[in-house]
Amino acid sequence: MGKKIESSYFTELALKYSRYNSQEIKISSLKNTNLKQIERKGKYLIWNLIGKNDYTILNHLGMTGSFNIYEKKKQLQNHLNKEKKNYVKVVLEFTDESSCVFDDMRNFGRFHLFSSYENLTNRYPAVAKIGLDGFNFSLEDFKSALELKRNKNKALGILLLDQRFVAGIGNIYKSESLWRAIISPYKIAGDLKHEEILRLSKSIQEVLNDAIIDGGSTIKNFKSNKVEGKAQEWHAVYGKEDLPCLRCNAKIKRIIQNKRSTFFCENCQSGKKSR
DNA sequence: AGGGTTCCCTGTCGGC
DNA sequence: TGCCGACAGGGAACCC
Repeated sequence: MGKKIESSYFTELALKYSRYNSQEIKISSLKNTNLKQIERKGKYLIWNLIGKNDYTILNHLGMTGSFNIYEKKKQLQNHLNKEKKNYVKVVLEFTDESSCVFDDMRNFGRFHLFSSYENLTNRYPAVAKIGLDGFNFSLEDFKSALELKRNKNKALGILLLDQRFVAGIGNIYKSESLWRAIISPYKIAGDLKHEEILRLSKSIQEVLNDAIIDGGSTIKNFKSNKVEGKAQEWHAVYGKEDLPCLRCNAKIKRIIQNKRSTFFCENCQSGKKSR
């Protein structure tokens, strides 16, 4: 933080994609601005740059995005020259010789420049509508969110992926949270009993925080389907179709909700199958 | 307005 | 063995 940008560019690879080559602000305009802060909103990162003109960047890692930070120019060169196929999209070099590289294999990530936060949210309204922060939220706020008109009639397996409800949950932790809370993914949000709301609220925050502690390496070492690292060691249901439930030994089931896989134990995660 | 569907993108894997 | 289609994921664009 506080570093001054000496040069900034999208790579040739990045410029092949419209999400990078059609931006209204040139990335080279970041030169001589200072990186003031990076703020997280759900799964988005909002960069604030201050200079002659100020800029706001909307950044999302998508599935496979990652950042590498280097202290020396040489390390940056090594990264860019890697013989192994790389997927560098953005390079930022700072005046103190350090640098930062945004890699994104599957190109689901974002790095979009704006001249103000207002312009950013005009272009991406979803950013302004982000819900509770899944890492830390109060029971009251969770309860109110469950009671919202647009939420109360939805099945939890669907609702948990809605970033306007609780932000930060992805498809893996959706299933894991429900398993820990012992609640069916079919269960309708508005039908939750007080005890269930307590358990779900707790399990969401636990799962996400556990994932950060243990899962950092999983993401970093992400290699297609072969997840390496610690987070996967405690997955109870995700990707475990037909394996025994750790709680009751029944077979884990896989269903599709909104075109997404949901894994759960039909035996112990009881609930109305109304949808 | 709000819900549902399609598309973006690439590596892996199952099936023929 | 080799090719091909299906699949996975988060979220925006698009449709009705």
